[in-house]
Amino acid sequence: MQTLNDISEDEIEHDDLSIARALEEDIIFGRLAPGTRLTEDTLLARFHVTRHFARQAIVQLETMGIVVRERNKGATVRSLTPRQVQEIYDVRELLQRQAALWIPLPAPDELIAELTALHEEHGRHVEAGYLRGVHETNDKFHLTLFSACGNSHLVQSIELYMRLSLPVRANSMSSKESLRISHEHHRLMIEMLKGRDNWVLAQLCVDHLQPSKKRYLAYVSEH
Amino acid sequence: MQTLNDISEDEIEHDDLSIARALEEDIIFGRLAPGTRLTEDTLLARFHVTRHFARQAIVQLETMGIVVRERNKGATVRSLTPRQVQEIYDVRELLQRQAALWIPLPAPDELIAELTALHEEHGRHVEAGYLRGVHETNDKFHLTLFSACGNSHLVQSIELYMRLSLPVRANSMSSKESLRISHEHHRLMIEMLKGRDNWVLAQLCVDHLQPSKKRYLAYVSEH
DNA sequence: GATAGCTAAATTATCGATAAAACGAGATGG
DNA sequence: CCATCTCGTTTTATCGATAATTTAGCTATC
Repeated sequence: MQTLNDISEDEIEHDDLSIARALEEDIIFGRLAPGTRLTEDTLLARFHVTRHFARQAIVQLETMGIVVRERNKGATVRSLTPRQVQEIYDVRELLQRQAALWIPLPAPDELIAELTALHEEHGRHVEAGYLRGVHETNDKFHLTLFSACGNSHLVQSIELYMRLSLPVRANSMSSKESLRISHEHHRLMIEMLKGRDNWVLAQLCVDHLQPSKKRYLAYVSEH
Repeated sequence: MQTLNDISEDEIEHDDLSIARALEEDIIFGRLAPGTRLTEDTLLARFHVTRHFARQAIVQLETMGIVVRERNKGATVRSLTPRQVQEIYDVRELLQRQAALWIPLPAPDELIAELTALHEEHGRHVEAGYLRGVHETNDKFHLTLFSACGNSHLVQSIELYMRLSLPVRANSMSSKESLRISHEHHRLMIEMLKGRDNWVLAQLCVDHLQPSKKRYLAYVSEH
């Protein structure tokens, strides 16, 4: 496993938000394993910022739920027990199912167009093996989709749980086959948006979550 | 309306968490109206702490969702549009209904005992008109109840939405009659925990939310 | 050989001061 | 009379330094 010290980024100017995003990416791509210690000094050295921003970034990561802090002891990348994974996914399924049910169908053309554009970009990234792009367009696709439910607070909570499940989803990023399946799901979702059956759409949104969850739980149980 | 400057607390030593709690209480009791500006200097003067802690308290309040911050402009107590209230309550209902459905029935005796104790304390505070106690035992009652669902993440989200609806619930704290109704609801919930029908319990938990929501929406629409 | 106590190193928490940004009042020009 | 432009005031953001806490390694003692 790569350590934090091996990664350096000299060129870019960082603020606390961009640091948080960079570390978030490190986690989804498995460069930063759950349980890894995150000291202020390492961040300081890696991002060339003042202690103030390093601290702030850690606080930010804590509220995003991807890091846990203990008083006077610093932060570690959150590691999830299978029990916690199950809990997180139970809530995720609940939220996403309801969001899907609340989307007025058939969806307006602009939404379909926007999602189709994201979908195509996602597909290009998958084929090119450009994981960062895959991750970004994937998240944007889902947030755009669920935003159509009209409840911004629900969408915010969905976003929170997407972040909480980051380490779980990291596994599935590695295989192009699972990315293709995911991509196909997205296509189906767009199709469903043109129809009138919220329940089928909702079921699809829930099913879409299963592969990465199952893969993770299987992985943990055999290690 | 009282302003922030009129409230002072000399005796107590404060850290950022206790400041956050104190302000949270000010909001639920209507001492701090939504939209009120929260400058660092006023907190500084009121709590006799260094700027560092005042800042941290504001950050804390922001992540708790009861304050909104704008860059370079400071924080204001979050004010909710009727639309937002509706959204928040829709999610709250969703979460609490599901939590109720997930509670294994009949509930174990220890849980019943714990809730009964809280219920009695709540009742005493209602009759004594001790609002702080009412609020505290009320929240503790619900968190204890929902914790029985076994999903700590769901409970955390419920807690978040309870905080988001703080200004809404503030209204209902003022009338002893509505507090008594709420108290009676709690008694019914305990009864339901002894039975086997999750759906009735869930419905009760949802109905329990309606009075303060309706009261608030009615209040806003006529002002 | 184990253990309690003691330092030194590492790390986080706190502080006071300064910089930067937003705001508002009054002046200036059209 | 209105718009716009200083410029001082208020308020937030950032910084570097210091204090407090934890950790681990060492030593003395039983």
